[in-house]
Amino acid sequence: MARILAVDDDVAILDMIGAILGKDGHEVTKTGDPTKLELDKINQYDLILLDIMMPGIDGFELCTKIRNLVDCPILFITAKTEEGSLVNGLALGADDYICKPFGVMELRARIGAHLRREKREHFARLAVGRICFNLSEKMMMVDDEQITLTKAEYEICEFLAKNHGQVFSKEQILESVFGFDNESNDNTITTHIKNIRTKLSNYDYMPIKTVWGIGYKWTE
Amino acid sequence: MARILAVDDDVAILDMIGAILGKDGHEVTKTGDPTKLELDKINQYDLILLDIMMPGIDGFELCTKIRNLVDCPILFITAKTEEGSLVNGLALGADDYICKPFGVMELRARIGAHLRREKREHFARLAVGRICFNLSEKMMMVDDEQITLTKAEYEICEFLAKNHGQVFSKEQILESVFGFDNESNDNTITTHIKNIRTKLSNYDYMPIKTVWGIGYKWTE
DNA sequence: GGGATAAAAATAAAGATTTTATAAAGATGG
DNA sequence: CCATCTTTATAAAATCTTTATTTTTATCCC
Repeated sequence: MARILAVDDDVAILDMIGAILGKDGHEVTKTGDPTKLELDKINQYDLILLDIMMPGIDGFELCTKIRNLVDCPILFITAKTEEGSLVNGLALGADDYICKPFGVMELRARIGAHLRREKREHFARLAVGRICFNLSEKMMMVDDEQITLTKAEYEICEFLAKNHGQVFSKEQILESVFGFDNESNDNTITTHIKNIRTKLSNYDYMPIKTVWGIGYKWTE
Repeated sequence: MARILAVDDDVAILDMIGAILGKDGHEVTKTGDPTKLELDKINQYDLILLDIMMPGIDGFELCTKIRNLVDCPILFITAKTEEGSLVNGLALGADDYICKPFGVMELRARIGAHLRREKREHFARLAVGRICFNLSEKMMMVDDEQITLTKAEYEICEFLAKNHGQVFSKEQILESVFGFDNESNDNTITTHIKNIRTKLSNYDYMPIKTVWGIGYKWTE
C-alpha cells in the first residue's frame, strides 16, 4: 500500500514496526544503521519514520537533510518526551512526533492519517474559492449558482481547478482532458478557455490566468 | 497568516487558544456553540481545531461532516486520552489528536507543522537565499513576494539559481535555457539579465553577479 | 602609477517575432 | 437539425531580439 522507511538503531523496535506495518499491507524498509542511509534514493518512499537518538548521527540533522530532498511525511518516533524536543523536531520539517513507548494502535492510526492526507491533498478539491464542483452530475457552481457549461468546458475547469495553482500548457490540457491520442489543434483549448471566461465574466470572476509562453493556471 | 477555526464549549480554553494563535499572527475564529456552526462557510478556513466532548453535538460526528466538505487539516484537542478515541478520531479523517492539558509550545508546533505541510504539498519548491521558486506555478518569489517575470527571465533565473555559485557564459545560458540550436545574439542574454536585475532591484537584491570576460553567476 | 586603448558589459529604444484573444465559419455527432 | 467542438483567419498583446550608444573594466605601455 505504501512504501515506508523506518530508521532506528534499536533492532527490536525496528522489527516490531516492520511487523505491524507489514500486516497493514505496507512495504517496510528497515534501516538499523542511519549512517549507511543512501540519501539519493530517499525519494522513493511515501513516509519516513525516524528515531532521534542514534549512534553516529543525530536524528534532527538527518531530518533536515531528508526534508531538503523530499516532501513526504516524516514522523519522529523517540524516547525523548520533552516538549522542547517535539517543538524542535516539528520545526525542522517533521510532520509528527510519537513518543516511545507508543501504542501500536496509535502508531497505525497516525501513519494511516498521514498517508490518507497525502492522498487527499494530491486528489481532487471539490471546492476551490467561489467555485464548487458536483462531480457526479458534472456541474460547476459559482457562489452556489449553477453555470451551464458544455462537457469540454466542464472537464477543463475541473482539471484546472483540481490542480489549481499549477500551470499547464495547452498540450497538457488537451492530453489530460481529452486523452493522449487527441490530435486537436492547440487553438481548441484557447477557444474553450475564452468561452469559459465569457461565461464566468457574468460573475465578475476570472480564475483562469494566462501564463505567457507556458499555458494557463487556475488561481483565486 | 492562516485562518483558523477553533470549536470548543470551554470558553476559557477557547480564549487561551485564540490568544496564543493570535500572537503567532493567525486569524482565529472562536466558536463556543458547535450547534450554531455554519457548515456552508466552513471552507474558508485553513485549519480547524475541534473538541470532542461538547454539549449538543459529538465532535466525532462534526469531524465527519466537516471532512466531507473540506480538505484542510482538522485537529482534535480533547481531554479524552484513551488510545481508542485517538484511533477513532484519526480514522474519521482528522489529522492530529492533541490531549488536554496540552503544552502551549506543542500546540503551536503542531499547528505550524500542519500549515507548513499544507504549503509544501501544494508546491514543488526550490529555495536559494531570499529567492524561492515555485516550479509548478513557474513563479519566483523574493521574501515570499511574487515577482512577475517573463518566461525567458524565469528560465534564466531558475537555471542560474539551481546552479548557484557556478559561472556560465552567455552562450551556455542561451544553450541551456533556449536549446542548443538557438542562434540568438549574445546580447539577448545581457538584456534579459538587465531586465531581471531591474525587477529584483526593487527588493534591493542583486544575486546575479557579472564575472568579467566569462559570464554570470548567481550568488547570495 | 597613470593615461590611452581595446574589449566587455550595461543600457535604452526600436523592430521583429511569438503567443494569445477574438470572431466567425466549418465540421461533427447524436 | 441543433448544440458542441474544431478550425481558420485576423487582431491584439506581450515578449524577444537586435541595434546603436554609453559605461565600465582590464590591459598595455610609458
